[in-house]
This record gives sequence, C-alpha cells and structure tokens, in this order.
Amino acid sequence: MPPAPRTPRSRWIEAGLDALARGGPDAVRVEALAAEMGVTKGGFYGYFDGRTALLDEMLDEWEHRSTGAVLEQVEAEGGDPAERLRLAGRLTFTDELHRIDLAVREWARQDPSVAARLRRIDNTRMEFLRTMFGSFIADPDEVEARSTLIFALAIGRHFIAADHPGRTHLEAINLAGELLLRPAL
Amino acid sequence: MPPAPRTPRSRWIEAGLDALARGGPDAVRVEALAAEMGVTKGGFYGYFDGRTALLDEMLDEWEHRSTGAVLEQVEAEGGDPAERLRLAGRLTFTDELHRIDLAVREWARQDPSVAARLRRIDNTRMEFLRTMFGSFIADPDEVEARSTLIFALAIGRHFIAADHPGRTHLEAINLAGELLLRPAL
DNA sequence: TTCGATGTGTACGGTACCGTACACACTCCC
DNA sequence: GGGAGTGTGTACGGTACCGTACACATCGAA
Repeated sequence: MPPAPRTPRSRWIEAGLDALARGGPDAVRVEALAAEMGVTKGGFYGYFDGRTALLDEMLDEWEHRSTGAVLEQVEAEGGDPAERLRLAGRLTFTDELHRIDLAVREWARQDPSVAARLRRIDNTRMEFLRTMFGSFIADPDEVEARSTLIFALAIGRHFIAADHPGRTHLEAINLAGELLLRPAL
Repeated sequence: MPPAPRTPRSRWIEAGLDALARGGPDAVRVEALAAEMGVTKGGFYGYFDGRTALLDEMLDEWEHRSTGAVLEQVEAEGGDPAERLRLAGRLTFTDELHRIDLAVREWARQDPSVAARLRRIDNTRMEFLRTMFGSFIADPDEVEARSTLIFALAIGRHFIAADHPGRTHLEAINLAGELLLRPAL
C-alpha cells in the first residue's frame, strides 16, 4: 500500500475554490496554490490533466454542494412558504459558498461552458422560488416578477456599494426581502 | 507644432475600457491593447506612468460618463416619476456603459480604492431612486425597500442565468420592474 | 531489511507580460 | 527644404506562470 498523499486531489480543489472565491478564475494558479499549501506543483500534474482540469473539477464540486444539499435541507425543515424562502436564502448564501457563487457568475459571463452549468443551477433555484410564491399568489405574472426580484436581490446585494442612511446594509436588504414576502403586495 | 499623435491618450483609454468590459481588469494589458490597435507599446509609456495609471484614468473617464450625463438628461426630459425612473434605467444601462459597470463592480470587490469610487456613484444613484419613489410613496421603509429592489434588479439581471419559461428574459425583467413602479404595491 | 510504488522537489524550456532605453521617422514650422 | 521635436518601433532584462521530465525520498508490504 502506498503512503497517503500529503496533498490529495481534494486539497487542490479546496485551495482552488478558495482562490476562486477571493480573486476569480484568474487567481487560480497552480504554482500559487502549491506555494500556499507549502508544497511545489510537482504532485499536481499527477492528479490533474493541467489547470483546466482542476477548474472543471472545482465546478463539479461547487455544483454538487450548492444545489442538492440546500434544497434537501429545506424540504426536511419544512415551514410555511415564506419561512422556507428565508431558510433557502440563508443556506444558499453562506459566506464561503456565496463568494464562490459570485465568482462563478462573473466567470460565466466569459465562458460558455461555465454559463451552461450556472444556468442549470439557476433554473433549479428559480423553480423552487416559483413554487413557493405560487402557493400564496395567484397571478402567474406576479409570481414570476417576485421570484425574479428576490433572486436579483440575493445576487445584486453584494454588488451594491451604496449606503442606506439610518440603516445597516443588512437592514435594507431585509426590508426589501420582507416587502416581497408580503401576501398582498 | 508637433504632429498629431497616431494613438492619443484617449485611444488607450477607450481600448482599455473596452477590454475591461469584455474581460475585467485582468484583461487590460498594455501589450495586448497595443496589438489590438495595430501599434506597439512604444508610445504608451510616454502618456501613462505604467499600467496602473491607465486603469486610474479609465475609472475617471467612466465615472464621468455614468454619473453626470445620465442625471442631467433625465432632468431635462422630465415626465412623471415612474417615467423618469424608466428613462434613467435605459440611459444608465446602455449596452457598453453597462458592461463596464458590471466589470467595475466585480473589480471593486477586490480593490478598496475602486470600491470607494463605486460607492460614491451608487450613492448618487440611490439618492435619485429615493427621491422618485418618495414622490408617490409615503412610508420611508417602503421607499428604501423599493429603491434597493430596483437597484438590485438593474445589477442582478445580468448575473441571472435562469430561463423564464414562456417569457423572454427581458419580459421577465420588465414584469419585475413594473411591479415595483405600481403606486400601491 | 529490502523492495517497489508513488507523491514531491528540482530543473528546464516556453509563453506572455511589464517597464526601460534609445534610435528613427514623421510632420509641422520657419 | 532644413531643422527641431515627438510618437513609435525595436530590443532588452526581468517576473510570473504553464507543463514536462526525472531523480529521490518515503512509506507499506514482503
């Protein structure tokens, strides 16, 4: 039996996701990751067929984490639609997971294959939103409008640099979110 | 009088903004811009004190274009608040201007000085939104909520990869926007 | 203890880019 | 037409990174 690798595949992927979250795909550099982990890139090419292969596997890992897990847990916890929406929001946008989300989103604007993945994920999420809103709103146009708005809020909030005088950023976001969750808007 | 430069400052800035819009700050490479314009970087360092100086001036130029001009024109055209909001949206998010906006927003997440600029700009925009919504909505919380939502929609729409079955992406966005412009939500 | 497999360090060649230095050619002005 | 003076091409050294090749150390198993 061979000795356990000091730096298994998973560590490279983890370090890669971390770099992605911090600086986008351009920040995912083989030699830089190695240095960060205190090794050299010597072992890297034994696991991965080059930098691109690492990026692919990083996306696989992220897709896996940010789709199934969240919806499963929401199903398990239950609650009324508004409560489930709040929970899904909290789970999806964990600090780390969420930073990766933003980076992937930006990345998708330049890489069609990344865009295709992201689309799959976003469609899953939107379908969930429609179901939730549909359960207490009759007009399909309004269901679509509210789903779109709450999605845009979840993504856009981190790109908005403006202040909200007299409120914290979080308070303003909650204000906006709760407005959308009101039964009769 | 010296001969007119074949590649004046403005051309470098223009090419830089273009590259920024397409691929983010990392895509703004002196040699690449030169090649694109059919020159070499020979002249570049006569105008700019290095790559960073170019990036700075690009931001100056963009800030200038995306703040003053838009609000001026909205003031000039007038109309009721909802109409002015629609116009401001259209002007601010011209195809090209808007792609730069997104790139700067992403950039700001990694560079504090860029973040400071963006904050100035976003505050100006939010102030305008508050004034508009405030003219037909009494509750200050709701004014803030709607302003935040419409801002998030304007930014977030381009990061959303989901489909809207039975509708185009634009139709869905308009649905969402008009919901926010309704007098009594 | 020795063997064999495997992850790592080291060294290398290649590419893309930054910034500097300098000669040259171009264009305007006299 | 003959100077200036300025933008550009060319050449250079330096850095950071990719990917390959290979020797070596390290550990489990015999």
